Amino acid sequence: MTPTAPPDDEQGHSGQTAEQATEQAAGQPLLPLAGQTPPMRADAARNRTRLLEAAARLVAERGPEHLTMEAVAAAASVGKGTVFRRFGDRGGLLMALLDHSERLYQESFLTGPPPLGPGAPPVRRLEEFGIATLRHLAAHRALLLAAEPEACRRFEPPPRRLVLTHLTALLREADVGGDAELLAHTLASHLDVALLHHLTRRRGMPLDRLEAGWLDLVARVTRT
Amino acid sequence: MTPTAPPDDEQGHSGQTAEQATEQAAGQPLLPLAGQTPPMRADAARNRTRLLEAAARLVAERGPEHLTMEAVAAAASVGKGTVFRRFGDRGGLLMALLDHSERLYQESFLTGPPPLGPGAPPVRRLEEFGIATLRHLAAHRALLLAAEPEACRRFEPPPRRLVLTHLTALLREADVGGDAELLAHTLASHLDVALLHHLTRRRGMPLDRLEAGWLDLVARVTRT
DNA sequence: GCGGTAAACGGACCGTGGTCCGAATACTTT
DNA sequence: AAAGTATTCGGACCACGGTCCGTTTACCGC
Repeated sequence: MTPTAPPDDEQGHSGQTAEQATEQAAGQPLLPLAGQTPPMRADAARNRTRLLEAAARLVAERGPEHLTMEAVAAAASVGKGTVFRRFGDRGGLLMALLDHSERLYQESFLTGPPPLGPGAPPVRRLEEFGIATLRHLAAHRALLLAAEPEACRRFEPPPRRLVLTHLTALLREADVGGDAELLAHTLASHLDVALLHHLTRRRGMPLDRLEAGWLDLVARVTRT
Repeated sequence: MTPTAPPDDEQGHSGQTAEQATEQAAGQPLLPLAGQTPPMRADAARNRTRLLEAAARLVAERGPEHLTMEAVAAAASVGKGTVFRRFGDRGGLLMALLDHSERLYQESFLTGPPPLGPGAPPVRRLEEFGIATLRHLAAHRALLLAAEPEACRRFEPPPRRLVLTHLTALLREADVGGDAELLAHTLASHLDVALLHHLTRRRGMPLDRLEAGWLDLVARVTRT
């Protein structure tokens, strides 16, 4: 990687809340904090929106898996370098396309009304969280799948980390015994877009069955 | 893909056993059946071993993540096309390097002595299977990680399918309630090389903790 | 307006995975 | 041994992600 500042990706997924932050471990902030990045130059901002529009159009036309960076650059009448400077890499561009829905989704369980948001008992929140997540995944399946990073980075993207800390917090709050962090990984892996894709598309499982499976899993895992 | 016959990969991972085959669903045989493929031409066989030797050397020298197909071809004094015809793609070559240990691993739980192999009570076998798998993954971490396919194909490679059918069979045998197939996926995701990599290398978790987590997970999941 | 400077631009360039197809060659048949 | 044929070979070729760096341009102080 070059020594230049990391790409801004988008303006960052909403701010951090009071959901206690478990560990944080690796460097990188849990969510790309929305703090004021020095404002963008006018041409940069203009190109940014042109690129996003072009990308959205191409995705709608040909599907996210056929989106190429050159095509986006060309469709936006912009140099290829510009695309990479703005979004870092292909995954960054795809994630930027999802930014809006991702934010809504995150807010729904971080600060939304119970039983999904704070206020309901933790096990209840776990159940709701899984259902909400499965539906979010199903709704954006193709895009999320195309944005999925290489295997060795699968757990690094901030959205994934947020899911994990959220699950860990709820498990701790539910006072389930055992290794909360590992159990959170277990639960999280049931909310994986690749798994959802495999089960629903390749194996023809209905989404209901996944949802029922989630409730059953929560029951088994939280049973003291 | 071309209409030519699919690449032979390697001579195939050992044969199928009596472990009931759950569903089989998608086309493709569960294990690339070892049935006699029409024998290889002499030059093909020679090149195959030269390629594997070259690849093994390069992996040892520079690590599997830096292995390029061209480098292998060059090191084996062979055309690039030959590498691809023989192994299909990068993943196929990497898997071929693992073929021997993979076979030993599979035999250990399919036909080996109890409590890992048939003969012990199913829950006991589950426990042993997880431990054995975690150690197998840890032993071949780098190679397995480099061989991991794109997200949308994560569950397709025969070894992964074998793990799933094995887990499903043991769960059914243990007469745990619930959706055996989904529970098998839950268990399998704890035995994922990317997860193991993340937890042990990025987060510094000792392998013991993963093993303890596995035993705990089996207990929670099989608790009736 | 006018210069100075940091930021953004753009497209040539590179490495790598994967394909293609005419040339070469190992087996078979007579 | 010679001819025939199916298989394999090999490297030119393509597509795509990602980098680099000389050029352009928006913003800031005057």
